[in-house]
Amino acid sequence: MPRTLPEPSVDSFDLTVILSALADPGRRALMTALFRSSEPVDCAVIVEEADLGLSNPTISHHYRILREAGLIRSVADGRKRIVRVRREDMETRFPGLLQAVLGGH
Amino acid sequence: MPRTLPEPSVDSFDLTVILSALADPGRRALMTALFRSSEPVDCAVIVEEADLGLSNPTISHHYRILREAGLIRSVADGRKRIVRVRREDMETRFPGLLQAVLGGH
DNA sequence: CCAATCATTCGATCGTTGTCGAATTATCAT
DNA sequence: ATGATAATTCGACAACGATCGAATGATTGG
Repeated sequence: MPRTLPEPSVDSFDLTVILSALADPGRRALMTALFRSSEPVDCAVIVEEADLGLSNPTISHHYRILREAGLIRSVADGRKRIVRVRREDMETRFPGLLQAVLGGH
Repeated sequence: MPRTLPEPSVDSFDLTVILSALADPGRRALMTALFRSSEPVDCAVIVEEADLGLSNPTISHHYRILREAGLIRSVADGRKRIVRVRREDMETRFPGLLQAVLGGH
């Protein structure tokens, strides 16, 4: 049942797109929350943790940006979305980047 | 004689500002060229190396963004500007970030 | 089937940003 | 002084991006 939403292959990762995605504070808050748990998580839980004051359309938009940048994988399971950080893929292409951006505090 | 242009203190570094600065391909090209030489360099030389197809006002603008983000130090010496990466300061606040962004290619 | 739920898409707004040409400033060399 | 050189500032413009409310889509539970 669950289908993985469209995402870029590791080879087509684009540093400009990735850094633009990470440059937004809201998206970085989502990523930081996601980065803490290495397990796939219900995206709504992450939204609660991050506690941004943003509307649903905006949150959805941010998740899309993160996904299309290759930072996260998003799996549609029923009405829910299960998300996780693409750690290994990121590590392959840009080693140390996620740690440097999200690791500190 | 030479005067250092205004720049943020290490304490006031802002990751959003830094990532936004690094998200632009042109600025990243400048940074990559700068990152290679650890010595202060005439900024015009870097511009040649980077070989962007941009006007002088735009280059100047990009240098300003990098400086105001805390990524580079810019010293006015006569008509020239001597620039260098603020490696240690960046390493203090965001260890591994510059390496992750500029190191690979 | 119907209603509730979770997420996305659409359309609009509005601030931000990259870019340039022209004008300006500052400095150096003659 | 005068003119040449390096860089910045200014004013403009187009493109982009973050945001929202409303509408739509998809799925689950009764």
